Amino acid sequence: MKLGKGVEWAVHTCALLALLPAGATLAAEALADFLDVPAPYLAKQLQALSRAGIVSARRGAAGGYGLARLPETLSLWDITAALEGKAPSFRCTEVRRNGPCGAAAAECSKPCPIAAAFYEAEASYRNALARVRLTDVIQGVARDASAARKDRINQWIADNVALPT
Amino acid sequence: MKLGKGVEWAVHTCALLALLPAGATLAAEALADFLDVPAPYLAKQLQALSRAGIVSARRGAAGGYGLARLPETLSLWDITAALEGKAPSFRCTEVRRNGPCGAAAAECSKPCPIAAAFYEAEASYRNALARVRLTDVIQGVARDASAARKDRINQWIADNVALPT
DNA sequence: CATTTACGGATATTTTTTATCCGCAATTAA
DNA sequence: TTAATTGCGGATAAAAAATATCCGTAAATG
Repeated sequence: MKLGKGVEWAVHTCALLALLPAGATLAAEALADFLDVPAPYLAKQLQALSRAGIVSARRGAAGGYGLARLPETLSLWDITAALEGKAPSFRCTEVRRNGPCGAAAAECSKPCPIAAAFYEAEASYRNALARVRLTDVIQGVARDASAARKDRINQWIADNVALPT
Repeated sequence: MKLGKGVEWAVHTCALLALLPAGATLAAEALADFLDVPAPYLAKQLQALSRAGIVSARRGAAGGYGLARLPETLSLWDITAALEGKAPSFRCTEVRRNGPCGAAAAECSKPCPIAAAFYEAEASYRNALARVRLTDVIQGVARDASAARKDRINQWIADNVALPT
């Protein structure tokens, strides 16, 4: 039971994009440079975020990615679901129907209680992630960062941002 | 983010073993037959459960597996952790240290707030599974099963169980 | 029109999951 | 003691998924 590393990258990416002025963008290449992760693979994650409506993409010269939603309306679950999908991690193969003592169809009108218990646990997980907004993440990161680092980040943004026309 | 199918098998297995008389066992082969799953692979899962102290193994003729704990002291989390490990599913690679604006070591005394949020969500998941005891699972399964199916199961157990000497 | 950049698809590599097999050790019953 | 049975651990292999890269195309800019 593992999450792809794209999730970590995507959260950092969104936290960075939230710092941009409205309408401004950062190119995928620049984002990969900022995070120091493989550019073509990050590009794939960005495309998934774009399809999910979490970031907005602008093509062409001076194009790139920006946040498509207000940071307070974007949760860690939104980002996770965009990259990992919403399928449950517990896969019920209806083992209860198997074997010499398998249940008949009529006995399976309710979901298997085992699967139901796992689905409920996953709902707890999902809700916990849904309660964490991007604004919370940004606050946490800002609390740990030195003033010098914040300055460097602002400078880097100024050097790499593509401003709206 | 997926759970191995061994988890499903293992829960069904434990639920079945809980029905055995004290000290009695079922061979791995018989269990695979009951669940209709690949015997050598189920055997691997059983070995892991044995190492975790969830089932007790007895070798030799008339050997097999029995539950090592009382069903009310065994949770779905115990079984899941035995097979999947306790490592978090979110893997923090300390991206915050990366790139041109990476955080200095001194800024990373606290865990990354992103990772912390995921770890907390996983704790919710874990706790939800830990609250479900094997007795609860058995009750749920029994509620759905017809009287005829329960009879067949008891008969099958009688035909396959290895009684203690 | 030339340049830049995201998009989608195809492809390759690595890792994980799923699955099988075998020799050994342990246990029991004859 | 012997023979049969059964779990254990390691090695191996096949299948699937995650990770990573590349390229042609479309779109936007100047």
